[in-house]
Amino acid sequence: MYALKQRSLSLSMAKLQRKKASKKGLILRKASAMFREKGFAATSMRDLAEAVGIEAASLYNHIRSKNEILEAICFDVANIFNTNIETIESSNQKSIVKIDNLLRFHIRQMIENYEEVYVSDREWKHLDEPYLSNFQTQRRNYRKKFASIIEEGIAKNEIRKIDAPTAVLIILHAVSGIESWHRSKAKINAEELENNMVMIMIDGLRKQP
Amino acid sequence: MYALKQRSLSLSMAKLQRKKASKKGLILRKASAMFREKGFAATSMRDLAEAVGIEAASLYNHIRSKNEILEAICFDVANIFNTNIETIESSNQKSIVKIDNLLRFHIRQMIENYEEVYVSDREWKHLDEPYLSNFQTQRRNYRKKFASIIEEGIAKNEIRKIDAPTAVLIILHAVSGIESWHRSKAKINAEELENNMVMIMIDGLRKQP
DNA sequence: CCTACCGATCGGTAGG
DNA sequence: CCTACCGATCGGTAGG
Repeated sequence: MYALKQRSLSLSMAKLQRKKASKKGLILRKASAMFREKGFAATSMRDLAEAVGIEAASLYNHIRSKNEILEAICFDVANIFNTNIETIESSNQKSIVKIDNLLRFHIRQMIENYEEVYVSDREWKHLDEPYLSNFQTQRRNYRKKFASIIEEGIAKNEIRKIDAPTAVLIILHAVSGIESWHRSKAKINAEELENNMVMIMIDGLRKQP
Repeated sequence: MYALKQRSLSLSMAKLQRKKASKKGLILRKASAMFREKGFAATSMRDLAEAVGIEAASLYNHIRSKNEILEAICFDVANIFNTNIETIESSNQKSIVKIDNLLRFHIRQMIENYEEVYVSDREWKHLDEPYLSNFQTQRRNYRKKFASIIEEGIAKNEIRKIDAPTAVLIILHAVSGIESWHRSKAKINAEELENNMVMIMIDGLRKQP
């Protein structure tokens, strides 16, 4: 049992290493950075090739098309968030704690996995069918799950009586504001940012008398 | 005095009418809709011309370049928000009321002037110099003013002790989430949306015991 | 406002 | 992984 766990652990480590070290991994990372900076449509395969250090034509030995890169980024990110919300959903915590956890997970992903998460959030419109519909469905389902957790909190009297989809919309978009934090020169540190964001979203701006 | 007011009112009405009815006005409105839907880079002048109902070459009798359209949209929106924040800044209201007013103004603009506001918020990166730097500066100054109002509220004990720039970032991005509301089929009405958003931002998600 | 057209650049392929 | 190249499309102009 122990040996098995060790083995599968080192296997997945090797897999991660391979992905990180591989040329395809490099292409994906450079593409994320460029799609975030200039947008998917404004990034040319020649720009990308230059960043990777090869000719444009050589990119096609590692990827099938420009759109396949975007697909890889978007669905990677979608999987990360889907896996997390399922774990939180099935936990036995109070609703307010579930929301706190979800919120912090979003914040950390936006800090640590910035380029990919940002691209997935802002550039998915450029996905081709059938990926576009698939992605939109996943997105809709994710938000429904999130809203359900909030509804549950309202029912249990832990959360204020608000429109749950509106709360989800605010939370998700507020988190994407971390983009401005990344850009700003006089950054507060990541921990302070996280705690400030959580405090504002959970308890609001107004000071209680 | 009364006659003067009447006259300038009808003059500006005529001006608005002219702008709305003119071909350039039409081009700007169609461009806003398409830039929002597909992004600036992915919208071609041929697409735009078709939406307007003329040939691509004919667009250039009304506008100088594709980028000039984006400039018109972005700076129009910037002016609207700058004018408003200056009015609010110099009013003698409590800080929490100023913030409430600012927030509601953003929400209403995002509902009533959706295409332009959205494009200005998401596509300004494609502005050319010197417009790009100019726009970024205006944006930075706007956020500083907004943060100052929050700082003022913290000093007066009306607002919780939070990092003001983080609060600004949350508010501005949360409001841009109205995009999801526009997209959604089962919309709550605009008034409910506004009140829910304000309640969540000002008083938070957690129900007070 | 149109027809006709420009050079530049795009994503992608053939062949080695 | 490169050289050489494809057809398509881009923003924009000339001339009427």
